[in-house]
Amino acid sequence: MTTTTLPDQNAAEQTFESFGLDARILRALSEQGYTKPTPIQAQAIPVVLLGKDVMGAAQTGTGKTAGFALPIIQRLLPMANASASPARHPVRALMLTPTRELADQVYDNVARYAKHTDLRSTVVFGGVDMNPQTDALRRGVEILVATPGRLLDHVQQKSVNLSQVQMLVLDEADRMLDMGFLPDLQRIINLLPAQRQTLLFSATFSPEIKRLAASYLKQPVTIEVARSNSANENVRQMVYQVEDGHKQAAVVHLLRQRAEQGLSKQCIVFVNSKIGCSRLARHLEREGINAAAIHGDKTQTERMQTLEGFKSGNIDALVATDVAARGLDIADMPCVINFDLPFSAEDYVHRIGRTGRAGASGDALSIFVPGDERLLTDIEKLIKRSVPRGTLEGFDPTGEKARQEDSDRRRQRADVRRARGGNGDGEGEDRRRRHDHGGSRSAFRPSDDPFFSRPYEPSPNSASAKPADEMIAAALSRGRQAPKRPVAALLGGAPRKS
DNA sequence: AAAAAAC
Repeated sequence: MTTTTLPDQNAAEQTFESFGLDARILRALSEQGYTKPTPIQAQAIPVVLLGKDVMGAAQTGTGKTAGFALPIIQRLLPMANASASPARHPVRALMLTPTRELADQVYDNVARYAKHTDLRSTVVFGGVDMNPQTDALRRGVEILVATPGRLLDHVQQKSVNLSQVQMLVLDEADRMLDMGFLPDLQRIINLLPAQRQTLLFSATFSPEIKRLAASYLKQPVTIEVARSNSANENVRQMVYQVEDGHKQAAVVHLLRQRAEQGLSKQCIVFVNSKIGCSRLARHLEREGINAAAIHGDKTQTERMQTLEGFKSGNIDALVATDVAARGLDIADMPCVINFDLPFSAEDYVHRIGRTGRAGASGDALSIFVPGDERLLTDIEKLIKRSVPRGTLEGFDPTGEKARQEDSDRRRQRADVRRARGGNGDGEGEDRRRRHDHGGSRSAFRPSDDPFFSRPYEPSPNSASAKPADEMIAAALSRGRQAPKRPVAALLGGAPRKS
């Protein structure tokens, strides 16, 4: 695979006009309030306009979508003809994404950029009725955004013809591979003309991604934009250690603290499991916080409603699994909280990438419990810096514990109800017991627990308590431990399996 | 240890 890297353009002096974009596109951009291209746009737009393949390392929040969508629209303009018959509207550009929400958002952007043109676009993804999608496809579109599974479904139903696709975008390609989409991707790509332009975007250039690129890209231009958040100085990262079982209370504490300080209430709280996600959302609601859960077991309608509610400000705390870690373009998230540290360090970067967009400042707060040492070490190794340890001022875990145990009991009752056939998810609030903890804002009494009663300090006997650099050094010097993955897998051989 | 995605 031959790879060329373009010299870094002087992005500061670029304007959208300077790319030679059509007036109809420029008009849409100025209506959207776009003024200056972001670095990824400055790099990608000219390259895509030239018809070159692209291997792009960029995350959401960098303006990546416009980086590929604008030049694609520009290149398709000669194909646009509003009065043409559906047969004259074959799919010319196909954009694939790993999650339904991301597909919807990419489509939303495309539609806005192409608003003043005659290009047609639509989006197809699972979890919703196929018929409206089929109708839209039958009417004809030049630009199609899709998740792989549902697209193949449409292909089988012969409601879409991909034989005229000239441009293919693989967005969040690493995620698609992680999710086992490779066979689907191969099936789809085999339906496309060999002569086409392919753009691949990925957060990482893992061996798997490189192999994918080697099979499907032709002499790609590599575009890399510095990870927006690993070294993003305007994101204040912090990790708080609490005891197992105090995590929910800690999140409540953090949210209330922010409210007290007059900071925005809007926040995404990431949880590793779907069950934990629903539970935390319920707990927050009980604590009087406007919260809602979003995860893969929610229906598509619920997912969209929740996202809408969050965007419109009706929901303050969006409690999410990693369905929301990547791609969700929620502007200017002031705060991201990791209720659980993510299993993979990559996911940490994606999660906190929800905040600190476009120079805005943001907080990325993580809850740490004993046993999370390895996860934190991995994260710090990846982002090449230590995450500062913070103290939960005035946090009273023992007082909170009683409440939490109580809520655990309630949850068990809800589980029993569910087992009897009721819907226990979020519906368990019918007969809520009243709790009086001496005031509307429950007091966080100083605790006798030595860990919580004083600020977090490094302690010699706890690996987790060492400063991050020491922890990393220790981890590195620990020597010949069995690698987490077989070497073959690291080299890109066998699929990983632990 | 998990999540995501077609029916």
